[in-house]
Amino acid sequence: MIKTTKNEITKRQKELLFIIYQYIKDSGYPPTFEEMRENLGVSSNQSVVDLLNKLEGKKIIKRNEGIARSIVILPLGYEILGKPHLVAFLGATSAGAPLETVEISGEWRSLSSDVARLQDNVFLLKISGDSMINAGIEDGDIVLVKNQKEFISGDIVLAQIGSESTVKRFISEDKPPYIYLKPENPKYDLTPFTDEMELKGKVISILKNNYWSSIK
Amino acid sequence: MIKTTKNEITKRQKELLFIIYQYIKDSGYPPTFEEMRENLGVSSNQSVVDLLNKLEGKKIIKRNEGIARSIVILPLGYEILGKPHLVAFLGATSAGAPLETVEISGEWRSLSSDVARLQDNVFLLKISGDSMINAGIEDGDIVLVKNQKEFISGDIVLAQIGSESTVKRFISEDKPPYIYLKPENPKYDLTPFTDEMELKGKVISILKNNYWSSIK
DNA sequence: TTATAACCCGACTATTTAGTCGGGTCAAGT
DNA sequence: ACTTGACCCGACTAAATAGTCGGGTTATAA
Repeated sequence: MIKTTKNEITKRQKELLFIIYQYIKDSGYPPTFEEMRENLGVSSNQSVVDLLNKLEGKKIIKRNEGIARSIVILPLGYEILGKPHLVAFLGATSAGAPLETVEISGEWRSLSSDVARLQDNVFLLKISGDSMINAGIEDGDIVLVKNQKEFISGDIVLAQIGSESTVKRFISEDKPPYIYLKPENPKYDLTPFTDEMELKGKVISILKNNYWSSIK
Repeated sequence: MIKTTKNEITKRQKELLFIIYQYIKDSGYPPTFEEMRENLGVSSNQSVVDLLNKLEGKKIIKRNEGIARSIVILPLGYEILGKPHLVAFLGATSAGAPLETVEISGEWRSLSSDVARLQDNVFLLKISGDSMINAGIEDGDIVLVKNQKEFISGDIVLAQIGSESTVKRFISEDKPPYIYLKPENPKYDLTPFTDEMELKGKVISILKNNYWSSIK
């Protein structure tokens, strides 16, 4: 006799979530009940309140009681929205054989909200030197590093050795030297993994120097 | 007898700008006059209004008359703030020789506002294939491409050949074949530059597949 | 010494805004 | 048949909030 609580989002709830999202994107601040009411095309505030309560109960948004325009979309909300703003996202193409025509489609994707969600365990690091040149990391590039503890062979990692740090490719294989750090430049030697080494994080993005460094 | 209009921002104005910025970052929506008043440590609303008018006159922020919490920080404002939020920015390090210790410093940098400013001439492209593997672009990676017309030798570019597109390194040198596109994988041949080719933009960032593709 | 800019005070008002009250409809499950 | 969840209506109130009014101070430049 247990009622299965429907935890899925309904069509109308999703519509409101999108209205809120769109409003914030367009104006820079959240909407009022009134504005949401209008956008939903209903005549009563109560309808809005009902939907907001549902969204809040499901941890999709958060409100601050009595505070004007205090709706915040939570990470789960952004996940449901899927593909927010900022940059156009093109469908898969191929780099091996020449690809199909690329067209800027109507689909959008948020870099900001993705990064915002990482906030606490991600940082940028400016690279100098050429030891990772064959992995596309050149002098002056900035890499985005995520703090984490587990790595798989082939990950590009930030390693700390004593009081020094370095960016290298992490390799783990079943023939000597088994576990080591590999520079992506034949000019340099690989570094066997030792106890003094600590892997601090994984490189998840590379910002190319020739563009990004000028922004400052 | 002409008064030189001071277009520089004063200390107090900058303080308020930072208060607004910080409030938005912390709560997700802009502050009220009252909240700004408190944070400034003054006892009158008028003080806030004065400062806001100055900031608005200088196109640093924008308000919407009569609308609660309607302050938006304009691009110029972000520029003055210099180094917003989201990810920690570490000082220059070296990748060739092992680097100095990295510490997450107090300096912050906004990826979102940088990207937001590009909005109109930047797009993402998902790569499949392995022709650029030695430039660190692997199957499934997503690259951020900026539309532009001028390129220098060594840029990684998005080229359109007839109805197909491809990502390659652009090379221009004074020995044959002079101008060509070079795959970063010895398995593939280079492509001489022809009239049918058009360079659409330059790769300014690489989002590594193994992390970013899971976000969707 | 007069003007101006930048900043501040304290009290006030009109509007915006969140949220309630007491209902109703409709479709799906039991 | 009856309940329950999702959604809606229209009128209302209390609080939050923007913005005004009529001043004042200090420092700097003309």
